[in-house]
Amino acid sequence: MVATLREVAARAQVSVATASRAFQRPDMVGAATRTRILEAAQELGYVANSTARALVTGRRDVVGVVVPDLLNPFYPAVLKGARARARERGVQLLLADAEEEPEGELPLVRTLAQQVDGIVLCSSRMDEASLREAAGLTRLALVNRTDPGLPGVLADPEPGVGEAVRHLAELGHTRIGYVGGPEASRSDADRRRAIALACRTGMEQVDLGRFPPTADGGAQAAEAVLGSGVGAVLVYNDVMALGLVDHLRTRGIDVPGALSVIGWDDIEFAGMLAPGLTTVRVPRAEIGEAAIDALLDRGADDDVAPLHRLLPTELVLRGTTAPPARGAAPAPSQNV
Amino acid sequence: MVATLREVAARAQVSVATASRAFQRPDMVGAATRTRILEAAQELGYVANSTARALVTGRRDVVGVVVPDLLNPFYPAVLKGARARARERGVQLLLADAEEEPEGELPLVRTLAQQVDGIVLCSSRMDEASLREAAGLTRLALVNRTDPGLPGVLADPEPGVGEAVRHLAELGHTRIGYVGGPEASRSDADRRRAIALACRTGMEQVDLGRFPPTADGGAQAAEAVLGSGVGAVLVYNDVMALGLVDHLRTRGIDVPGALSVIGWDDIEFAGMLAPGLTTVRVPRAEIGEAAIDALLDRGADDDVAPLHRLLPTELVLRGTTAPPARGAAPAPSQNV
DNA sequence: CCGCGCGTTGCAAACGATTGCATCCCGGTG
DNA sequence: CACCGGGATGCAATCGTTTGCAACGCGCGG
Repeated sequence: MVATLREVAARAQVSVATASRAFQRPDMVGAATRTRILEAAQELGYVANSTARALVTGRRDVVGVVVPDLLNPFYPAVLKGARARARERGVQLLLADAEEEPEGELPLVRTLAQQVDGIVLCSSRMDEASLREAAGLTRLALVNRTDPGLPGVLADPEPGVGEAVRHLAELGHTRIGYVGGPEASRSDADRRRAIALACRTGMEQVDLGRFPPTADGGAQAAEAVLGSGVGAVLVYNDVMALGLVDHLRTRGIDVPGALSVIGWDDIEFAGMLAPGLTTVRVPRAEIGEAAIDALLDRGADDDVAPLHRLLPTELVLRGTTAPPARGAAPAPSQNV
Repeated sequence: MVATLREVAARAQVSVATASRAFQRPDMVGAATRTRILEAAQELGYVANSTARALVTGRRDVVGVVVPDLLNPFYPAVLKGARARARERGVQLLLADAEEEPEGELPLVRTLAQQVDGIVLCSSRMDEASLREAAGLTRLALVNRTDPGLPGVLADPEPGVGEAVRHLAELGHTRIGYVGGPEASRSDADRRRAIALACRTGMEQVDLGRFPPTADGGAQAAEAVLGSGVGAVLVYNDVMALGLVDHLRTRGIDVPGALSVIGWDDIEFAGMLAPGLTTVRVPRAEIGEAAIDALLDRGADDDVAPLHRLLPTELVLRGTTAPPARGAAPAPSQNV
């Protein structure tokens, strides 16, 4: 099919060894010879066969990425970041969709492990034991999950939450609700913690319960939100927040007039529709990039990066926050 | 690291050749020997080294997928379908994002070509010559583009458009506008053609111009839509349609009361917000699946599939279509 | 003038599988 | 009893690189 190194070598009248070195260790071959080889390669359209190379070097220059669900708008963006960084580093990306099945992850890693130099595991729901086994099979980097022995990258909720709470406080809010996501979610727990921390400056934090992380889940939360009498809410993610806002508005409740809503993630759609959703941006592409770096740099001699990289979140101001409605109920009981 | 075939063979007291055949051609080795080998493999946790195998067989069991932009909600769904089918067929997926640069596609294919058995090219904007070269480098399958010599899969706009126009007609509409997308888009041209066809039954088709394929682009189209006086529009894609609907509603114009809007694609968000967007669904996952099949089956002896596979679109009815407003202007001039 | 060393180059052995061909053994048939 | 055939197995080449080691030639210092 395509030219092999042997043919290049023949055309340049050198041995394959020298031809190989013209690419691998240019300083090891004479200048004239090198140009001759490079020219020959050029003319033949030679591209090194990565399979053959991988066989001898053991490096495949491919990394796997496992995401729970491609349809979740969070992941394509981290994939995009990962792909960009991988490309810069001369590495290809093998994509796997876990299809939301925690039990399927380990088998996935097993098959992938032999074909890649390492795997980026996004939001893995593997149990401890499986994770241990996986880590034994290949190099691993975690996204949205931490493990004492494995490199991981995740979003630090604090800066974003801090800004959000401060922003709400400045607008005059004193009580702020949290519309939660799935019980098992570590991110949810992290967010709650960050909110509690940020609210210590005198803000009252009220838990509005947990809901499915879908637009419909957000709509379901409307009752709880309204019943609580809070003037502002933080929501587990943008999809839910959008669902909530939408539901409220079709019921004739003004956002942000009657209720301020802040989402989470800053997915593309957050800014598309009016009013734009105010949200805590998590740097998805950067997370992808950092994950690739973490995976590839781990163990390198110049590796000084911390095992766990926290990427800062930030508040993105758009149109769903405003001062509390005049006469807003100070306590839930008066409003129910 | 992991066990090699040689070790398995040693443990089972056979030659590597026999060990290999125990997996490749089980019928060629004696029953007892085979179990012995399989057991040894089991105990050692042997997994065939796909690199080594690829080197000799020439099959890598990996296919590449090139998408123009991962952030475009169309592609993750295609990818998901492709990945699912690939997994069924024992093949891995190498992901590449062309980053919306037509010139970058050929280099991408060049590097990818040697590492994969074939490439699925989504909505490629390569010029003819580049496509020819790419086709010479590796096996190709096209998504959202056709080429006389290459297998391709694309959505057939006709069924969906037919349903859409009929639906609008039944509601009482007589004039229907089309909010177009990018000039260069083949899909746009296909859709126009399909609409013209469907409108031959007495519907008046009015061209509303071309706009960027973004939510903002949809909003920009509002003037043209309003000015035209049509009571219903088809829009190039859901994102634009959503942008249009949103823009109209914030201006106090009722959708679907004053204007019926039908989008295109049926992305996840189409159904999330109220009113749900009525849209022409294109079977994105199925397209991905079909693309993998087309790529892998091409040239197989039992390959009877047509070179170009048309997957049917269909109308999904949600909340953005309704009978025309009473007293709607029959002609644009009266409305401007 | 001889030899040492270094900069270049080639030889050949890996890497871990697959596979055509040769070999061997066994039972059945003439 | 010899021969033949076929099923089971092993030998060894091969895929296309990389890379340790040896070889070679040349210039320079002693």
